[in-house]
Amino acid sequence: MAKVLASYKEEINQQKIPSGQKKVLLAGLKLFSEKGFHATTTAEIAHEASVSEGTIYKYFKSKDDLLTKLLNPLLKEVQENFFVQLNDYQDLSKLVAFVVEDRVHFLLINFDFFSLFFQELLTNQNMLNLIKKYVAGEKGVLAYCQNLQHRFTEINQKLTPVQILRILISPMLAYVIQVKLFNLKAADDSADMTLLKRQISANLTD
Amino acid sequence: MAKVLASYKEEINQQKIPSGQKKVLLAGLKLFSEKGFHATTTAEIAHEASVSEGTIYKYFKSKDDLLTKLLNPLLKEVQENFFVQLNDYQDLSKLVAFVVEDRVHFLLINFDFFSLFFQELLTNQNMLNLIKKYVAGEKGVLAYCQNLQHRFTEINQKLTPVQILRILISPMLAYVIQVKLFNLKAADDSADMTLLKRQISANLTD
DNA sequence: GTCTATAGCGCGATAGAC
DNA sequence: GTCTATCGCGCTATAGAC
Repeated sequence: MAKVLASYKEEINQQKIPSGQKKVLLAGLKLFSEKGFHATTTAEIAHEASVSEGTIYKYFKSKDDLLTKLLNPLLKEVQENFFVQLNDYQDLSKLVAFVVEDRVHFLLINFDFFSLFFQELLTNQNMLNLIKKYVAGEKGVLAYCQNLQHRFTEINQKLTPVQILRILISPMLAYVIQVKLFNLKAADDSADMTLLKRQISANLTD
Repeated sequence: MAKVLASYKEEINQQKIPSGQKKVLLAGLKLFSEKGFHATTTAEIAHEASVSEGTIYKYFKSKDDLLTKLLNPLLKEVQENFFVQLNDYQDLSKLVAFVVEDRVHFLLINFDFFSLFFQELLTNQNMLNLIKKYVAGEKGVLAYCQNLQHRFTEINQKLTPVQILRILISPMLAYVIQVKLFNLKAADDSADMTLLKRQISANLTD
């Protein structure tokens, strides 16, 4: 199966929108993720994008609007693809292998987005509530984890949906932080990926 | 062995410093962790602490100074105790049990500090460099992980120090985020703690 | 030890020329 | 579609009274 989640920056570049708008989006993503939303000034964004501040407000009605227009499209894509596309797999270890390969790759190439998202999650109640619904809601991630547990009898049936989610996400999260934030990349990174898969499989089934 | 890491807020309260200074420290911790450093104004801190803005600048020469004086003491304590005090354990499963019990407890009762710390880690190069040194430096955390691997032959000797650190930290991190950020606390939380210990032990040795 | 009053300016945002 | 010029608020920080 091909990768389903792509580079967000490429996607911005491919859109048919004025070049000024593109440059502002990319500059906003870069500076918000590196310094934080409130620590970044519109003057800095304008300079990074090589446009004037007036141009920013031509396309975005406020600084908040720029943040929203940055986060929403990718949030939508993640919500639609991060978990849902796993129904074709009949074999648990293959499913885990795909999830690790695809999602780690996605998180690595979109780490700036991820950093910005995480900052918002920690400081913005609206963002937190949105994600809470995505996790615990009707057809949310937890319901999906329960589904997985039913489909694969190898999974320890005593695990709760939350525990399954934690087992899936936490090693990938930690790996991405290790590599992108701390620059601690192993000489052989495929060995790390293999370890992630083995640990997730073991923790799900033991 | 008794808990070695305590509540940071209690520690502030027990210090022999003017009550205004205490109130400002606690208000700063609360607001910075909830809204972020740059999103919090000194007027809000003054209001939350029920003091005037003048009082803030009596004790802290700048807003940045308040942040520094909040983070430094606890950073120091963590650096000195988070990993180092594990040398008395001869039994790996007991060591893991202690680490999980003690550190999860610490992270839960100091989650506001942890949230603030994580925000800084993502947006502040100085903080990141400080932690990088603490992790990779001479007598850093990674060296300590290597030490653990030598002391306990049950640990998979093919694991790298970074992998050992990841195995130790990532499940606890995810658990704390689950409980404090998403309010997803299991009916029986001791079952979750047991699971954490079992998974960490299994992942270290398999 | 804490407050009131205020300085000073950086910031987000807008209007209008080109 | 982009820029220049500018407004006015809200922020950090200070001075000095009590």
